[in-house]
Amino acid sequence: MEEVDRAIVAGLTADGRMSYTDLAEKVGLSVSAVHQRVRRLEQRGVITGYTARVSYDALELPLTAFVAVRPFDPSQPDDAPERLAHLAEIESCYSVAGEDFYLLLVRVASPADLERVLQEIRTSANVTTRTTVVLSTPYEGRPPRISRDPD
Amino acid sequence: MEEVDRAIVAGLTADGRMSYTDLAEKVGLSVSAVHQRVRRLEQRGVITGYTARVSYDALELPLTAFVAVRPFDPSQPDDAPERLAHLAEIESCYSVAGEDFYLLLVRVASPADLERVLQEIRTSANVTTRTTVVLSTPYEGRPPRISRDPD
DNA sequence: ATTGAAAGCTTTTTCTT
DNA sequence: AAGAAAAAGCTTTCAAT
Repeated sequence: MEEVDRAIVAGLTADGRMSYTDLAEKVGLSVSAVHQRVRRLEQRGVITGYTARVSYDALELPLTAFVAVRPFDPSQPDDAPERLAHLAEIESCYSVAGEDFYLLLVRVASPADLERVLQEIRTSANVTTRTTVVLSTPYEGRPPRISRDPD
Repeated sequence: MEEVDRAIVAGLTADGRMSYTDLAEKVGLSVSAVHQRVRRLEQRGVITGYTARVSYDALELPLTAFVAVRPFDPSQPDDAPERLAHLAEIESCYSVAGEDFYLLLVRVASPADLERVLQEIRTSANVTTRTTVVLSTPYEGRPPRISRDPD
């Protein structure tokens, strides 16, 4: 990926609503050239979308937990991610190496809600769970280092 | 939080670059009313920013890992998050309940890079690490359910 | 691949209810 | 809080290089 594209991606991860005008100034190209490059980055799947970042506390989802999941019966076909996808409380699902099969990131309003979601996870996917409660989040979702240069 | 504000947040988490014109239509208010509400949501810290979502594979960071961290010497003051903040490979840092103190989400280019980052984590923060490699990501960063209504 | 220019929208501000 | 309107600014497309 070219340097200009990296600069564009860096700009849009730092401010997803930055205008093409500002981006163009930042990367030193004309507005229309930047516009075309952004379209290409989107089409190539380098940029996959745009979102607002939110405060989960403000949205009344103050309790975050990691839920490690493994099949109750490891001989059964493993389709846990699809079986769990309907649970809106699961923000992310990672397939992992190690003793657990999946690691889920869950956001809920209360311990009672967490209990309910854990039950739903177990019954939906025939799995056992091991839950790690998040106490605080020093930082989260920092943008990646986009240039390839040395540290 | 009011229903209109929830609809606005839902719109902007689904598409962070949605125009105020489209948002206004979606929530059934005038453009300037929506604009004012978005500004308020930003000022109140409900919306904390906007970002582009990216493909980590395309950005040449195809290896994701969770790194559980605990102090080498638990009697020392614990300021691991600040000591680790300079490592750009750490996307997120969660303080967790349980035997580990922190859970880090790390993105790197290669196993060799992961090895280097783990060494940097251990020496920067005087901690031991236990690493879980992510094999694939069925889904990640799904928007939260924003309305408070029953399932 | 990049540019500049034109048309059409969007954002932002101000004023009014 | 919400709306309307106007000015400024931005996006998008197109023809040219």
